Amino acid sequence: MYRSHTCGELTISDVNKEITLAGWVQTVRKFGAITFVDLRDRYGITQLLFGEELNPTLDNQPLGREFVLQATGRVSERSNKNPNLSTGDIEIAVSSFKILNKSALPPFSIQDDTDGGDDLRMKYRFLDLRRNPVKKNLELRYAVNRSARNYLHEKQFMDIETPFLIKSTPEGARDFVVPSRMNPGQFYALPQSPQTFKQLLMVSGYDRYYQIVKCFRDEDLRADRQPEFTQIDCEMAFVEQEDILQMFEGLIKRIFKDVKDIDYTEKVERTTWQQAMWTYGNDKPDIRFGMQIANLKFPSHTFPEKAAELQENIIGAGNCGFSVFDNAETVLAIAVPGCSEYTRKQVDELTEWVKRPQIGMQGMVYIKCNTDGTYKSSVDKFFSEEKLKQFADKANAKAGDLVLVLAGREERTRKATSELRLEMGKRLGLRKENEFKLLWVLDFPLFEYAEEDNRWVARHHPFTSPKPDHIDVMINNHPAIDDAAKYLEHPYSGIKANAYDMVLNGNEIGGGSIRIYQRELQEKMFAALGMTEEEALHKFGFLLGAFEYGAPPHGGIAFGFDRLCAILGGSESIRDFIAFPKNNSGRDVMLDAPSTIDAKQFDELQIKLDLR
RNA sequence: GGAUCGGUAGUUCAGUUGGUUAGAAUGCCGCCCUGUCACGGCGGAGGUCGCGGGUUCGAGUCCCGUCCGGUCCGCCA
Repeated sequence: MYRSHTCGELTISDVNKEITLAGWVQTVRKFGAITFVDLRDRYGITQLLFGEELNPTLDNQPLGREFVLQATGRVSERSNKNPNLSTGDIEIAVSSFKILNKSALPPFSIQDDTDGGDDLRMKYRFLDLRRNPVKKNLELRYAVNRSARNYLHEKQFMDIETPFLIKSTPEGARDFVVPSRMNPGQFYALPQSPQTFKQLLMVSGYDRYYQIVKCFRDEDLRADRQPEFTQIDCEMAFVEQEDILQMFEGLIKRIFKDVKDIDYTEKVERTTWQQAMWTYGNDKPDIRFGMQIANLKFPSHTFPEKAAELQENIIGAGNCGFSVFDNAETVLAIAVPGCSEYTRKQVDELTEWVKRPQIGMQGMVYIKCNTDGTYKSSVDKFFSEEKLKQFADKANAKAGDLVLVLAGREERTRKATSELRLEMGKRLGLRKENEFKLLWVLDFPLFEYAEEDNRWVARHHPFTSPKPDHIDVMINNHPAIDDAAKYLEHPYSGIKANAYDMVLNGNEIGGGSIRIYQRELQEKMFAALGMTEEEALHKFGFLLGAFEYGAPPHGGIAFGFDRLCAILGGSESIRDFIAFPKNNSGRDVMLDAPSTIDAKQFDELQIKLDLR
C-alpha cells in the first residue's frame, strides 16, 4: 500500500492517526534542524515536518521539487496554522519516508501563478496539468460531461458510437484524410461531425441518440478552435423545431445548475437571424447589454421586411450632402452610454481602432449628446443640430451618450458596427463574467452565395430542411441556377432554413436543424448546391437510399463541448480546457506532431511523397 | 493566403540616440537559521541577445530574409 490517505483530506479530527501519504514535493523549507515539506497530489497539499525529536532528517538526502515522496507519520495539530489551506490545521510528523522517484528540475514553477509561458507550458503539458488552475478546468469539463450524460440518459437518449474512419465529402470544411494500406491509393476521412450516421440511426429507429464525440476539421485555428474538438451531438426522431428547442434549453439549464449552481429560470430569448443582424449586426449577439444598432441607411434587398422603415429614414436613399453617407450602401450607429465627455484623443483612438485591417473601416463619425442638450459632432458642417438630434434619437441616445456612426458596404459595416458594439460593451464593463444569457437564433437563410467558388452553399449543411412553408418552392418551383452570382434574384434566396443556433453571451455554443427526410427534397437540395445527380449519388447515395426505407421526420443539434466549458469557466480560450491541445499551427508541441513518417510506412501504403 | 505583436540568463522580463564588462526579479548551487507556509540572511554560478545576411569604426538596438510563438482577418457546411 503506497498511501492510506490523500494530501487533501486530513483535518484536525485526524490528529494522532498514524498515516501514510504519497505525492509530489511542492516546496522544501529548511530551518536548521527541522524541515517543512509541502506534499502535493490531485486532492491538495499537506505539510510534512521532518527532523524534530525522533524523526529522521533529510540530511544528505537530495530532495528537490517534484520528487515523488512517500511519508509515514503521525497527524499532529500545528502550532502555527495556515488558514489558506484545507489541511492547514495539521501537519505530519514524519517518522519514515521513501523517495519513490526523483525529478529533474521543472522548467517552470508548478504553482497557480506559474512563471511559465504558454509555449513552454504546452511543451511540458504533463507538468502544466499538475497545476491547480488547469486541474480545475479539467474537473469542470468532467462535470459538464457528467451533467449532460445524466440529463440525456434521463430523457431516453442512447449513446451510440459512430466510426472515425469514414468517407470524404468535401462539402463545408476540409477533411483530415487517412490513407488505407489495404486499399492502396484510397483514403478515409475523419468525420467533421457524425451527421449522416446519426440521421441513419434515426432511420434505424433509435429515436433519441447522443454522443460526446471528437470531430475533425482541417481549417485554420483560433483561440476557440482546434483541429480536433468535441461535440455533444444529438438527434431525435418525430420532432419539430419547438420540441428540439425545449429539450435542449433544458440540457443547458441542467448544466448551469449542476456545474455552476445557477437556476436559469427565465425564458430563453428567441430572435430571428434577420432581426439579430438588424439589431446587433451579428448572428450570435451578446444580449447581456443593449447598445442596439440604429439602421440609418441600408440596402432594401437585405432586409425586405424593414423596407417601410427605409422610406421614413433620415438619410434614406436620397442625397444628404455628406458624400461619405451618400456613397455608402449602409450607415449604422450605436449610442455608447455616458461617453459624451470623451476627449479628442479617446475618439481618435476609437477611430484608429475601427480602421485596423481586422475591422477595415475608412473612418468613424461621432455625435456627442451633451448633457446640456446640445450636440457636437465631427460632421457639424454637413448637418444641422436638429438633424444630429434625429440621428441620436434613432440610436436611442440619451443626454450624456456618445453616438458612433459607421458607413460603407453593407456586410463590412454591419460587422464592424457589431465589433465596435462588443468592444464598447467590454470597455464599459457591460459583458459581466458571471452573467449568463442564452438566446435562440432562428430562421437562418437556407442558402448563401459563396463568392470565391461562384456557387451556392448551404448555410448550415445540405441536410437541413427548409421551413415547412418553403418546402413547396423547392419541390415544385425550381428554376435553373444559371448564374449563382444572381443569388438574390432567385426564388430560393428567400427560403429560410428550419435551423437554430444556441448563443451564450455572444458565443455560438450549439447549432442544429430539422433535417430533410424525403429523397426528392434531398435531391433538390443537392442540385441547388450545384451537384449533378451522379455526384450526389456517389457522395450521399447511402443516405438517399436510406430515405427510401421509411425515414422518420427528425432533427438534432450539436453543442461545442470545449467552447461551452471555456465559457462556463470564464475563459476566452478553449485550450486550457483540453488536456492536450494543439497550438495555433495545429501542432502538438509536446509530441512534435505532425511529423514525417518512415519510408517503410510509405512503402506499405504504396505512396510516394512528392511535395510541391 | 493575409495583418499584427513578440523571441535577451532555467523562467518572466528591462535594456535610453547604435558606444566600456548586457541588467532585475525569480529559480538553481553553497553556507547559516527549531515554526515556516511567496520563510529569512550571506555568498556564488548562470547569456551563440531565435537563425542567416547587410549597413557601420562599432549592432541586443537599424535594414533585408528566415524560423518559432501569440492574437486577429480570410477560412471554419
